Amino acid sequence: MTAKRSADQIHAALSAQIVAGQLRPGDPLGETVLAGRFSLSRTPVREALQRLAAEGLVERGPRRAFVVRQMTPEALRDLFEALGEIEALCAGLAAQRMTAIARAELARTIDQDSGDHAGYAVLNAQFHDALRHGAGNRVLAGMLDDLNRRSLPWRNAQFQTSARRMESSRREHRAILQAIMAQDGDRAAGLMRDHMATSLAVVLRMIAERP
Amino acid sequence: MTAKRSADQIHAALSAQIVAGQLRPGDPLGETVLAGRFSLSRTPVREALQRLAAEGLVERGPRRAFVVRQMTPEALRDLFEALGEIEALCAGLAAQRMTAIARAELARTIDQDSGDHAGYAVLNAQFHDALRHGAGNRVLAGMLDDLNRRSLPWRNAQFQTSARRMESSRREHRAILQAIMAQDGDRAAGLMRDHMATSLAVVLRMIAERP
DNA sequence: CGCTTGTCACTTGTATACATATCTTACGAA
DNA sequence: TTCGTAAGATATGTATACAAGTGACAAGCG
Repeated sequence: MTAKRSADQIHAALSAQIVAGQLRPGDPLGETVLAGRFSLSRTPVREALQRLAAEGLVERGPRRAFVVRQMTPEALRDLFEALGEIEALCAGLAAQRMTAIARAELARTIDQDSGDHAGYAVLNAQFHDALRHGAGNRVLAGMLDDLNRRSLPWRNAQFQTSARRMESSRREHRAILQAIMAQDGDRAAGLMRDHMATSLAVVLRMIAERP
Repeated sequence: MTAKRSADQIHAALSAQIVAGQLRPGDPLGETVLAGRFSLSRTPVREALQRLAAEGLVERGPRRAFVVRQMTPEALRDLFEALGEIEALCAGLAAQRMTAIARAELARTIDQDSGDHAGYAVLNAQFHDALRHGAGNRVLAGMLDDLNRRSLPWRNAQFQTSARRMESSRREHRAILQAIMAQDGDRAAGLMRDHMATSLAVVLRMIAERP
C-alpha cells in the first residue's frame, strides 16, 4: 500500500501537509530540520524536496533553502486560467472521443449521485477520471494531474469559507459532465472556463480579506 | 555564465546529449558510471537524473535504474497533440492580448528575416517568445517550455532527414505569426494544429522507416 | 529436460562526514 | 549613529561508506 522508499513517504507527508494547510506559504523547509522530524537522513529529504519543487509546491528561498511556495494573486490567476483552459481542452476532446459505453457508464454514476457532501467527492473523482481517460491523451492527463495538485490547496480553501460555493460548484460540474455526455465539446469547454473563472474570483476575494 | 553547481552542469550535459541524440532511447544511465564519466560523486548525478525524470526525458527501468526514455508512437502522438493544443491555446491568447507595440516589434523582426538557415533559428526563437510573452500566463509558458524540451529531439530529427521539411515548417510558422499579428486567434490556433499534425506525420514516418 | 531455488554480483537507497557559500552579527572607525 | 568589514555560525553542496534489494546465472531436484 504505502511506498517502501523513505523518500516517497517524506514526499507524500509534506505534500499532504502543504495541501492541508498545516504548512503555510513561506514556511521554511530546512533539510536538517526535516531529517530530524522524520528520523531520517538528509538524502531522502533532499529527493523529496526536489520532487516537490518540480511539482511547484515548494520553491527556493534565501540560502537556496526550500520554502513552501507563496502564490501572488497574479500567479494564482495564471494557475487557474491554465487549469481552466487545459480542462476545457480535455473536456472538448473527451466529448468527441469517449465511447458510447464509457458515456453510459458515466451517466449511471451521475444518476447515483446522492447529493450529500460525501457525494461531492465522488462526483469530483468521476469528473476528473472522465477528463483523464476520455481525452485519450496521457501527456495532457499528466498536465491535468499536475495543475490539479498545484491548485488543490486553494480550491479546497473555497469550501472552508463558504459552504454555499460547494453547491454551486457541484451544479457546474454536473452541467459540464452533461455537456460531455451530449458530445457538445464547445459547450463543455465554455462551461469549464466559466466554472474556473468563478472559482478564481471566490479564491481571490478570500485571500484579499485574509492576508 | 555556466551554472556553478555540479548537479546543474550534469543536468545540462545529459539533457543536451539526449536532445542531440548522442544518448539514444533505452540507453542505461547508471549512477556510478555517470559519476565516473563526470569525475564527480553520485550525489549530484542523482539530483540531475531526478530532475530529468521530472521533465520526462528519462524514466525508470529494471532495477529502478534510469534509462533514456523510449517513446512509443502512441506516446509521441500524445506529446505532439498536447504541444499543438497548448501552443494553439497560447497563440489564441497572444492574438488577443499582445499590445500593438509588441505586435509592431514582432512584425519588424519578421520583415528582417533573411531566409537562410540561420534565420530559421531566429524566427523560431521569435516565434517561441511571441507565444510565451504574448499569452501573458506564466503557468502556460512553463508548460510550453516543458513540452518543447520533451519534443525537441524528435522535432530536430525531422530536419536531419529531410531538408525540405525545414522550408515548409518555416512557411507554417510565418503564417501563424501573421495570424497572431492580425489578432485572428482562431485562425492562429487552427494553423498551429495543422502545423503540429504535419510534424507528427513526418516524425512517425521517419521512426517507422528506421527502427 | 525443465523448473525451482539459492547464491552472487551489481545496482540503487541511505547515512554521515566534510567542503563551501551565505547570512548574521559584532566590532570598530568615520 | 551609521556604515563597512570581518569573523562566526548555520545551512546547503558534495563525497563516500555502508545497507539493502533485485536480476542473473548456475546448480540441484523433480
